Amino acid sequence: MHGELPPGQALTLRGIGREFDVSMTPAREAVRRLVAEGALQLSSSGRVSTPDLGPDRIEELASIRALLEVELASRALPRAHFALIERLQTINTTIAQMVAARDPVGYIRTNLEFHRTLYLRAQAPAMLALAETVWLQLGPTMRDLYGKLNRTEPPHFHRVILAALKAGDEPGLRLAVRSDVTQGLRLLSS
Amino acid sequence: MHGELPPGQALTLRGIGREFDVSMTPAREAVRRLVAEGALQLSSSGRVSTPDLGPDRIEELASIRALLEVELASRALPRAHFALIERLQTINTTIAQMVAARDPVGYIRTNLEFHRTLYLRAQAPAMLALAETVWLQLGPTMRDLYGKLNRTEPPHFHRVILAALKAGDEPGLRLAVRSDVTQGLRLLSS
DNA sequence: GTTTTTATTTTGTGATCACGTTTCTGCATG
DNA sequence: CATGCAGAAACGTGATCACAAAATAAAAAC
Repeated sequence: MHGELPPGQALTLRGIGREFDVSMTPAREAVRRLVAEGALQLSSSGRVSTPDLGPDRIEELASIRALLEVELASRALPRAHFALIERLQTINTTIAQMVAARDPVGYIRTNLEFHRTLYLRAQAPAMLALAETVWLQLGPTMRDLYGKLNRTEPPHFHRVILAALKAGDEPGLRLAVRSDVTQGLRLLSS
Repeated sequence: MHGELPPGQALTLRGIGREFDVSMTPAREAVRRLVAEGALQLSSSGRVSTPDLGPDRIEELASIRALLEVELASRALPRAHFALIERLQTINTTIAQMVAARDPVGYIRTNLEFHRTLYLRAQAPAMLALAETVWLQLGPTMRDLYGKLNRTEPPHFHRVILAALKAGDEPGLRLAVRSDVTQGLRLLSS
């Protein structure tokens, strides 16, 4: 989810077990779960690897993110008090630090934390779980994306999101979230 | 997914293995996968059972269905030729037979087949997979729902969906799908 | 030097087992 | 009749093993 692995990275059950000092059995269960969630791909021969998504699939996942996260943000809006907005601003400064440190994994992790913190207020656990499933599928791709666009500052639309939250502007919030989510991914799919 | 198990039904790895003539290992993997997809619940002690959803969760899942399936139907509309509509009508008559035979599992399965057949035309595999994940979570609940509303005829909104498809009426289609998906579930959550 | 063939190693799968925990059952106690 | 308690049964977990399939490395042929 955080882009620690590049797209198409192959994994083995024995290797995972060795890495975490367990036998094959727990490694197998973890892999099975991640495959079910789309975080890993299972080849016809049972081999497992990180997904290497094509442009069309990336665009579809971006659409799904837009669909779900716009709704989540919209539901969170009425419950977004000042303490939450302040916390989001803090996370945003952390994102800036990650950009300065050129830490892709930290950047992705903190960026997702920004979104999750907002969506938690929506009181819609199943919807949030679905969104996180999509994040999981996009993890390795986002890592590639980070390398390609060479950021120098935190995402612009985060500030727009914060402004819309403060103003209680629902249409503005929906548009800002949709833009933030679509922005980078659309670049990568062309 | 098809409502073969009631909500809250407990399952054991050894029992599943016996039922399908395999050892615990494949049963465990299947259960792990289904848990990851939300089809089964895992208790704190590792016991597994069918989910018994409360009203709020049911309503949330209905919202998600509306969100995803309205989009899927909308994307399928431009590609929905006559052969597809005819096939949907055939499925609809099968649903009528299931109602007449008072077969809950057959009813649910055929009803979902109606939706899946339409959504397959949307060319959005990831979105369809997410929708099916939701269906999986609602399976046992839908079984209960069938028992409570005692159908005498196939769902009314299916005919509305077919009419909107023929007319190429996108707003009408969106509303019809939303209504069909929300209809019964909202009854059960009150 | 390139391609094909053959060994060798590595991999996933399913089965089985031992262990600690939880759940259930039946009986005694209040 | 209800309640608590001890024994027994059943459960999930992690580890290990044998086996077949697949991938890789090495050797042979052209």
